[in-house]
Amino acid sequence: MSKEDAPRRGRRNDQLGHDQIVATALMIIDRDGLDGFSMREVARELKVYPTAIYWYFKAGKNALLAAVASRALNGVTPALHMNDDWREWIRLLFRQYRKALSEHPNVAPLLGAQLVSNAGVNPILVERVLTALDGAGFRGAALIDAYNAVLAAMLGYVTLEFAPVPRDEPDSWARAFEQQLRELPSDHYPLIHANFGGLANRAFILRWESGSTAPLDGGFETYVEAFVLGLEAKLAKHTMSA
Amino acid sequence: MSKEDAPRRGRRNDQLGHDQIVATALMIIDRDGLDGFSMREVARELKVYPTAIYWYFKAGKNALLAAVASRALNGVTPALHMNDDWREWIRLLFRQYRKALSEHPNVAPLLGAQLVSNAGVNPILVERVLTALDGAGFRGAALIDAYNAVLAAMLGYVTLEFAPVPRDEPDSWARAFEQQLRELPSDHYPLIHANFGGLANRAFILRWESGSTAPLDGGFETYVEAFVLGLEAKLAKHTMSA
DNA sequence: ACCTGAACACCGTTCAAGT
DNA sequence: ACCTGAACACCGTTCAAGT
Repeated sequence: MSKEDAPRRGRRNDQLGHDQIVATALMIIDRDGLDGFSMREVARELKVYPTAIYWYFKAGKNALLAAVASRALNGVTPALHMNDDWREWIRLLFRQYRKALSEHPNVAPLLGAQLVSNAGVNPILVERVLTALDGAGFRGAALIDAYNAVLAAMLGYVTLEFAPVPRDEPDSWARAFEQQLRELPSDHYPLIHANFGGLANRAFILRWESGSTAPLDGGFETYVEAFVLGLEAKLAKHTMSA
Repeated sequence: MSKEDAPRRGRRNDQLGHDQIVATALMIIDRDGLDGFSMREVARELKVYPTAIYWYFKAGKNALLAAVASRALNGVTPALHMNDDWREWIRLLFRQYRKALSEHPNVAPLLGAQLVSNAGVNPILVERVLTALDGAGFRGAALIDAYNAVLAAMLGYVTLEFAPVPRDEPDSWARAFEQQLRELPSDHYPLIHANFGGLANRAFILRWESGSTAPLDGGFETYVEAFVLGLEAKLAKHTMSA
């Protein structure tokens, strides 16, 4: 797809390099999932001894994974100009974040975890979110609260949507799971029963495919819109009391 | 804390049991984090051969982790009675979910990932969320969308808030990280600079402690309230057009 | 049914040594 | 500076065997 999907090393005498390692690691994760990733697999792919990776990533595996997540989300923060509407900017931020992750769905589990939260410190994202919210009218403690709410909301939907599905024998598992859902007694679960067609494989908990193959677009739009409208309502209360 | 924090086996001749394994696994994760968890460690703790665990969890490690997550979130779904206010019920759901996870913060990374999403199928949660939203007035496709938005929002904040912090030498790392933040040039990051006191260790990306030791309460309240208000606004548009 | 015991094919990481 | 090479202390999981 993109310009550097297949990171290469030349015949001989060329160095390894930080970027090449990260690119290779991301390629492995895209291909085999997080379970298929290991320091040794990266080394194999680069035709190098496992310990060579440690020269570039002295902190080891976690450091490399942090770099991978950072690379996968590279450049998602939209530009923010004066007089931009803050609601529109947040919608754009959420959508670009989702799009970037949809191209690397297997890194989703890394986002909530430790790694991206702070390792790949991205101060530009922080500053822009603060700028958008400050422009909206949030100040002081309310600004911090709104910032935390926005960051969490940005990550929340997509980490769940792109969460990987158990992939031992996907099809047989899917059938068994669907059958299990169908057998829920309709007297105890009337609404699941009544909406089964809309829910099956289209709702969290009741699905057997990840968002990478079965995206949940409608829920995402509702989520984004509800969150933006809600922030606006919170803002009205906040500026009124100030 | 609770009645079964220290799962025990008697002197001899007693069986292993599914629940005992799950309780031990949860205890290990609470104590040592997810990195400290392994099948073999569970076996050691139970004074049993590693392979004995596989008799109860034929699907192996992932199956056990799914059971652990399910146990940690056991009973969080609030009861839902007729004429309950749906907004109040959703607030309660979010808060109980957060509280349950705050008692087992180290399982947070499991939630977004594959496991809880569907392995520990929890149809009661599904049915109740649907009931609350149906009672609010959501129908058809809008009901499914709202359901997905609620589920994602429920998980979003807490998985990020309780995400573990790199814990090699926490204090030295924290100092270095704080110093790094302080050195961000104030001309490029004016709002980070102006709000540094409120942001440092109190905002995602700019913190060096997990929510288990440094909770982000204000952001959570803003998040919950914004989401509920936003859903209400969405609902008004939805019922108007219906 | 429930567990022991041995075995296989992997890991992450450290440390010394080469060039 | 950059990588090889050997080594250590672990893993998850399978399979046969015991009782």
